[in-house]
Amino acid sequence: MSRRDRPAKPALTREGVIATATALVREEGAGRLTMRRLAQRLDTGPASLYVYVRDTAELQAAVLGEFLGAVDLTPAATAGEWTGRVRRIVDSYTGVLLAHPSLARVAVVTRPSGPHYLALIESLLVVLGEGGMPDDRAAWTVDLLLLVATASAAEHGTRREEDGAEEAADDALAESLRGAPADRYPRLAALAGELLSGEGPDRAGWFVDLVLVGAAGTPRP
Amino acid sequence: MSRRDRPAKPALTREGVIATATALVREEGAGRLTMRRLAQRLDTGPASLYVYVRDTAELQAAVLGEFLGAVDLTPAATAGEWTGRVRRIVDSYTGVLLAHPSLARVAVVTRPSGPHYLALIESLLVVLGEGGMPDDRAAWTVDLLLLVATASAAEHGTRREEDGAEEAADDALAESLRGAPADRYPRLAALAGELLSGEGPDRAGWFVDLVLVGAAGTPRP
DNA sequence: ACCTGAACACCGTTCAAGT
DNA sequence: ACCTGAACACCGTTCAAGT
Repeated sequence: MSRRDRPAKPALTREGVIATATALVREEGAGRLTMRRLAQRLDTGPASLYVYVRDTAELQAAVLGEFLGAVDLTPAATAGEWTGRVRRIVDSYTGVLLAHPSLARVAVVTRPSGPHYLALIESLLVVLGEGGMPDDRAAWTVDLLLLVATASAAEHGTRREEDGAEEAADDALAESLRGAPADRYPRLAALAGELLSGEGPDRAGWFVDLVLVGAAGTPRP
Repeated sequence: MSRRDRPAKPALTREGVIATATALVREEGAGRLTMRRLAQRLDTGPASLYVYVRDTAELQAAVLGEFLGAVDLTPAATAGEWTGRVRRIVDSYTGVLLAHPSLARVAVVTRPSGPHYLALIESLLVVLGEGGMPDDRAAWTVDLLLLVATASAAEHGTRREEDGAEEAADDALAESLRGAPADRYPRLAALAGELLSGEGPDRAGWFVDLVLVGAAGTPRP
């Protein structure tokens, strides 16, 4: 099919670039989001993208922010007892990341941009405030909740995806924990099973509960 | 200086490769650790390195493990009340990462390999056990402590290093938080200052205290 | 058997030169 | 003024061919 047979190449806009980037990530994974591949989808050269985004990091942040639109912040999802509401919001966030494991790996390193990220923070601040948490503590607690959720999604997502290289890294860890000499590392040898145990969601859920209990009991310095 | 003037090229070994990689990271930062650059330092082609390491991820894990040798696990550092001992071990770990900020960014994504990492886990398990924490909880708590310490070191390290691109990303976050419209995001607008506040060590220290308080009060599922 | 030159298949980003 | 072809300066990894 030649250039002439297709509809006229649409003018580029920042929104269009980011929408196409989001589609690319959805279809092929975040690992395939590169300036060159994105440019190809948009039928231009990579240089043209720099008119709309500063660099790859900014592009990733925007795509991440786009995905956060799927986090459920509706009142129905956030009804009930406050700890449960925090839990459901964080679970929804985790779910979005786990649905696209490569995305979680981006999120550990890149802060999302855009309104959905702000809305997520806002919702958590509101619920924590309604739970009676002092403002200064609530702010840092939101930070910690998202940090923990992101990191454990990245870890669990990696384990599920198993794309060869990461499977190897995983096996290496398990092997070095399980193979640790009991004379030099007695506690580790005894607890290797526990260290490696837990489905991602169980562990992540426990982490979130722990953060809420800890935050309630730890005044800010 | 020609090839003949230098001492004979030493035979490669895995240890030598990793030692040179560690020196490279110490001198130029983890961002400069590439197969090609490492090969250049070792006076070979990149292909030769694949005899000693599986791939870049394994190399990074090994270098990370090497750096963990600087974490202070001596009895003197781990004396006193148990929460303080945990705190000092984690602080020492954080200190190592903050001394080489680019390293912290590697650590969020890569598990260290080697004996120093095992020794770190062992020490934490021992202290938590002596503090009376049940085994199953202690295992997951160690995980969470290292996860939190690593992630906050990466964030704070990035802020300090300010290498242009990351400064931009930082500014973008601060700007979007501070510029959030107060009508749509009232809590966020009120707490933007708090969200961005805190020197890395203050925040990381609070996180660690919180995890210990939370772990003490949250039974495993 | 061990090692590696050269190639393959990619990257991000810049900037001079075009329209 | 806006856009982009082509170039610059890199990557990781593989494998056929050498010693």
